[in-house]
Amino acid sequence: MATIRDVAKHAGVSVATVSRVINETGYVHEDTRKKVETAIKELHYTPNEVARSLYKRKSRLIGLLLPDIANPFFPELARGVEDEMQENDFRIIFGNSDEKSSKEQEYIQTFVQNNVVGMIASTNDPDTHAYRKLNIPVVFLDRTMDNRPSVYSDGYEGGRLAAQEIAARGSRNIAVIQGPERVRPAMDRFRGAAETLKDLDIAFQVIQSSSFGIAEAGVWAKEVFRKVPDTDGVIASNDIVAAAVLHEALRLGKKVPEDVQIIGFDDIPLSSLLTPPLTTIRQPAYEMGRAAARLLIQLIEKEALDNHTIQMPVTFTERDTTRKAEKND
Amino acid sequence: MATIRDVAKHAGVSVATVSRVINETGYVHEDTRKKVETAIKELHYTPNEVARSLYKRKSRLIGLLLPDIANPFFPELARGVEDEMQENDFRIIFGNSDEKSSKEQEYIQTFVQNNVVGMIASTNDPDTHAYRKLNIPVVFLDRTMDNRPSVYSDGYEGGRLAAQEIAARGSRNIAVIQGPERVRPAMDRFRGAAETLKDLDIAFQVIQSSSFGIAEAGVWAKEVFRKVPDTDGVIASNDIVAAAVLHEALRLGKKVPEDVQIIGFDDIPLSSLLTPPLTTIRQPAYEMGRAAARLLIQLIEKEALDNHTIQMPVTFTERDTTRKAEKND
DNA sequence: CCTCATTGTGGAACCGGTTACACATTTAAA
DNA sequence: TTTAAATGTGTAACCGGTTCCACAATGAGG
Repeated sequence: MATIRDVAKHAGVSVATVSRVINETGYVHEDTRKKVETAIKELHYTPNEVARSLYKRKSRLIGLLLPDIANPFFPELARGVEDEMQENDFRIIFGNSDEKSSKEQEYIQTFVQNNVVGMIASTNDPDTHAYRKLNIPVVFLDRTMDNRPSVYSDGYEGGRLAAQEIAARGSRNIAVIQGPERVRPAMDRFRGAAETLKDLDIAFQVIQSSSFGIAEAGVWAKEVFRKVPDTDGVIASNDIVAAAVLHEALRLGKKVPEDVQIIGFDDIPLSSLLTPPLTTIRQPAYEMGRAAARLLIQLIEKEALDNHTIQMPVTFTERDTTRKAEKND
Repeated sequence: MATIRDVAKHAGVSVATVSRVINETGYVHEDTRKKVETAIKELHYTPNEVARSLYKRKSRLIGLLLPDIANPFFPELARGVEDEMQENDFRIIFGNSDEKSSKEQEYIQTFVQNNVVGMIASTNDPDTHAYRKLNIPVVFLDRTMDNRPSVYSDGYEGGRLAAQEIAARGSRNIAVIQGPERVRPAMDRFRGAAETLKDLDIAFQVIQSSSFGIAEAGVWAKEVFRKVPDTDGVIASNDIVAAAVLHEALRLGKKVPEDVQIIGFDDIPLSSLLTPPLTTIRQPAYEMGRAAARLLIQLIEKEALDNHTIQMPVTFTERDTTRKAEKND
């Protein structure tokens, strides 16, 4: 690998001049620049980012920390982040936390050790010391904490919507699956749904699910029909669980949506490929990723910013696991 | 952030000694070591990986290049790579290539600029100059090229299995969906299936699909039943397309597997949640990721290695989009 | 008691960039 | 024509580690 000194020698100039050409800073005579540029081409020179990063004390790397890329909600987020970052010449160091704070700490540390300029994290505890003490900007994604830069969607509103729509379509004995307690958006959704159903005076029962994973989804699904065998409407904690519920319902010979309606959360890509296609509360995951990346870039480049928290809309995405609403208007 | 010089001063020793303590190299007196260790603790010192990487000309970073993390097959791979790397204290710089060689080049370049010690890539053209000229080890994942370190599964055998099993279960008018031409494993699968059906003397028709994406999957599915309306068996190019075919078949009022059998490829996590659950040719994606990471680590740490290419088994995973085979044994 | 290997430590060069500063030359203004 | 500003370039320090080498002290063997 050629170094800047090789280029300097080859072009008959000093390293400072080469640096000026590369970075387009300071004065460089047109002729000199040409010489340097040909030298760069001839030697196939590309600057060593590590050396650059050492002196500047900042790199073009950002850290991305997600709970689990294998959970279908996150790849979309990650892709959004990656696309936006890629377009702005930032690269991503990526890690899975499994929602474990030990792994989280470990990654945060190595991010810092690698001079990342910023970080995007989907964590349950944005308020922890580990984040507070960082002197690089951090954007919280999907999970949020007031007053910290974040991009998320309104879980409470999502829960409210789900409850309202499933009720409007006639379910009167609803099973609400509550996601993991430590996961903020899951709790918000649950609260939104539960409070709305209470307000509407509609009976519902709660099924606890302690994870979002595909592996256990089937368990929660069975649990639903064990605890509430005659349910006519299920609000699942996310689309994976909803898919499992749908699967279990059909297996039990129930008709969907005639006997039982099902609403999920997230709108993961495969939801529309289910049979029947899943009605869900959509979060614009890809756009959230992009927005988080944009926000982080702004924080990196400028200092202050008026709006640090971006709430993305959730939308009721009607497909075929719910009945058609009676139109009253 | 404290530096090694701060620690040295605080402990009353030289930076060389601190470095020896950190790296457990050379001679350090027990008492001195204690002093240094307390200084490190008191200052919350962690070594700057960038400085380290600059001098050593290698980091603890590896590059991971995948076509598209949003395609459900890849998160599992990525997770396998990440887990193995994480356990061995390597971090991952991650990029999506979208199968575009321009993006690929760009990432390879920045990986090198960041002193990565190795690279895992899922690319259509492992033989390209861009990879050949690298002086860091590269492991090719999912896609392969003879004689280059790689981890992949036997697409041809997968195709053969799919054809054999769907035939054994009675399909006689088969539609084979052919994946993108430039994607090696897709072509292998297709060849395996086509040649086997030919050998068995079973009629089949080919449907071209030029992508693996979720967005277009529905199009290929419709195409299948437009071109071969009376098909009684579909071998899809992957599980996403298979899911779309299943969806379309049910939409058209066909019974699965009674009227039409469907076999996918990959066994992505959601395949088992479909209704009916999808019969598929399984690739152990997570394990492939881990194996690739292990192989790369070996290449990084040792020099030579007897077995550079690892072929993972594909398995016929029988679920309910195929009929039960008549047992003859 | 002398010699030499082992142990212990520090100084300084080095990795490959960036940039402050000094200095020279050209251009423009007075 | 003089002077100041603008332009152009090189030297060397610096970023924060690692490691080579020199040197001192200690311990073992003869």
